[in-house]
Formats: sequence, C-alpha cells, structure tokens
Amino acid sequence: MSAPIKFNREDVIEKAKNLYWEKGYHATSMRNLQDVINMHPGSIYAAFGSKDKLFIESLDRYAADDAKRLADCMEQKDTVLDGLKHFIHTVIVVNKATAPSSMCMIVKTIAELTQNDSPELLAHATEILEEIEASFATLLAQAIDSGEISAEKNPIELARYLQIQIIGLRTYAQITSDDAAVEKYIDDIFKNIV
Amino acid sequence: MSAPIKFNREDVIEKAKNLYWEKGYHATSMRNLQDVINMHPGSIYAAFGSKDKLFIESLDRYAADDAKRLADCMEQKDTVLDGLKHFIHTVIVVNKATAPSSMCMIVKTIAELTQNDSPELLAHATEILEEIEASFATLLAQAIDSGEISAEKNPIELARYLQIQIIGLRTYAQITSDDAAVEKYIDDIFKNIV
DNA sequence: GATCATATTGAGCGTCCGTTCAACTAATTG
DNA sequence: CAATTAGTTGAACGGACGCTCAATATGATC
Repeated sequence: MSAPIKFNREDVIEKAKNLYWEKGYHATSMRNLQDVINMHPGSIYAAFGSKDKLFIESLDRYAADDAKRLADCMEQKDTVLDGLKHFIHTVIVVNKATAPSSMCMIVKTIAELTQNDSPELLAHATEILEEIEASFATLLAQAIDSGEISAEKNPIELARYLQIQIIGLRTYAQITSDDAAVEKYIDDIFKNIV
Repeated sequence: MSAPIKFNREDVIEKAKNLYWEKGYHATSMRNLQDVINMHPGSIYAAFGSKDKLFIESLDRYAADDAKRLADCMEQKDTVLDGLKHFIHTVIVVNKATAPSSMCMIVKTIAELTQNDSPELLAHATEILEEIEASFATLLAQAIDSGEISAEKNPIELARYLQIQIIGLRTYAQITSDDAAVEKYIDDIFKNIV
C-alpha cells in the first residue's frame, strides 16, 4: 500500500516536546527539530502540518504527562494533601536533574508568546493551565468533603493559591542554586492550606 | 564637530525596553526596533553595538525603573509592609492597563533564554532578580528591627517568599481576567508575613 | 510483475534575520 | 570657506528561517 512509516509518532512528539520545552517556541527552528527527531522536512510536514501544529501536539503531550503524574502521585499517597505535596516535590525537585527546564512548559509558552503574534498557541496554553487548576480544585474539594481541609476554605481559591505557588516556585528554582530553600518552601506552601 | 545627534538616548532605550518587554527577545527583530525607535540600522549599531547590548540596556532600564518605583512606594507609606503592599499593587494592578505585559520583564527573559544560547543575557537577568530580592530582604530586616514583623521571622526567607509570590501572581495575572481574585490575593500574601 | 497508493528524500523557494559600510550631511575649527 | 570630524542613511551581505514539491522508494493488490 505504501512505503513503511519509519518513525514512531509517540517518540517523535516526545522529542519535539523536550526540545520546545528547553528552548522555547521561537528559538527552536525546524532544522533543530529535524536533527533531534531524525526526520526530513517533507516527512515532518506530511505528518504534522506545520511548526505551530507540532508545537500544539507537544503542549498536549506535556499536559497529558502532567495529568498522569498528578494521578500517579494521588494514588501513591493516602490523603489529598500528601498527594499534592508529593506532586509538587516530583515536579520541582525530582525533575530538576532530568527535565529540559525547571519551569513549566506551559508557563514558558505564556511568557514567550503574545496575543498579537500567536493567538491560537497562547489560547491553547492558557486552556491547559486552566485545566490543571480545575483538577487541583476538584481534589481540594474532595479534601474539604473528607474533613482533611477546613470546610471554611474555598477550593477555587486554594487551587489558585496552589497554581501561583507552583508557577512562582518553578520559575524561582530555574535560577537559584539553593535546593534546600526550595525544598523548605514546598513544606511552607501547605502550612497555609489546612 | 559633527552632524547633530537626532535621537534622545533615554527615549530610545525606553521604547526599546517596552518593545522587548512586550514581545520578548527572539520575537523582537531589529527591523521592529528600527520602526519603533525611529532610527536606521547604522545609527542603532553606532549607538548601541548590537541587538544583545541594546537588550541589556533595556533590562537595566527596567531594573532601574523597578527600583525607583519600590523607593517611591516606600516613601508614600509609613510602614514597610504597607509600602511593599502598595508596591505589589502598583506593579500588578495599576500597570496591567498600561505596561507592555503583566509579567515581569526579567522573568520573561529568564523564561525565554537558555544557558546554552545566551549565557550573558541570562546571567544579567538573574543578577537583576537577585538584586530585587536583596532589596526586599533589606526592607524586611528593617521591619523586623522596628517590631513591625515578629523577630522570629527570617528576612531572607520572607524576601524569597515575596519574590515567589510576585513572580507567580504576575504570571497568573497575565492569563486571568479575574482582576478581583488578583486583588484579593495581594491581601492574602501579607497575612502570612507578620 | 505491473499498477497503485502512500512515505521519504533533500534541493531549493521566497523571505526575513542581524549586521556592515561606503556615501552623504552638517557642525566645528583654523 | 576649506578641512576635519562625528553622525546619519539605507542598500545590501551572507546566512538562517519556515516550508514546498518533484523525484524516488516501498509495500499491497490483482
């Protein structure tokens, strides 16, 4: 029926995601991507359509990975707060050695792109960040129901608080060499929640 | 002695700063800058040397503006905490309508550039962020001395806390339309300080 | 094994990038 | 009022950009 597909789509998206995550949208050229994913321009464009569309697939992969990691962390711990703490710890401390950047890829995207120049990419990134916050809110509402968190707290506000902490701390972790301070900060985040 | 200098250096840096701040380093082309600052390439290169050097001058201008605004805010209020609160309010809420971006220009730079591709620019941005944090620490130490903040608190940790809140909240403000939530959050920041 | 449908290949398109520089302009000096 | 000097101008350089497409390769079908 055709020539065999030589590349593995999942692997390619994974590599594209990592390169975009590290270098950002503008600093990542199609030639950079060609080298890293080991495909020729024609194949890339046949498979993904454009630099923008491949970027969006990379963002979606990042979001899916993030959601899976959150679910894994919740499974490993008995309480919502322990799960969330484990999640933040994993995202910030554990990944610092291996991930392309300490910063959240979605936040990097929002920091780099503007409404005027790339409205679709920006809207997509914003949507992903909202989904993450909504999943925090769901978990926190559960914790309030179960009595783990005071019933006087508002899950929406707590989710926003958590989101801002993670955005701020991951950005801070990108530039500091004081790993102990970052670890300590994670503990402090949860003192204001219960 | 020569042809008259037609441009005003301060005005030009101000305009360059605003364009870089809005679009980021990579998305801002020299042709964009030429249009905005109304200079021809030869004049720009004679006056500033390169895209990178003009960017650094823009970062420095941003840092100077920021330091001045902090000093102004402290002068307008009687206590350190009121001054800091006023500063955050000014930076986030007041500027949202007029500034090129809700986000901190230095944070945008750190988010966009990598150690491999632009070590000098990144180092410069990191240094500026450290200076801002150090000035927070100085103010917070004063507040501890005067009894405004409990003597058990650590000004270094409080400054880090403040830095992370501002980074996180300004980034969050970039994508949310819920201005009231942002305003409320500013109040909450200070409940954890005293 | 000829035909067909689909993938891969990579040269190369038009455009924009950061930067340079020879020609030009204008104020100061002797 | 020439000579000097500093600043402006804008065409154009080499190279990188995102992307296209005709040529080629490969497997399935009859």
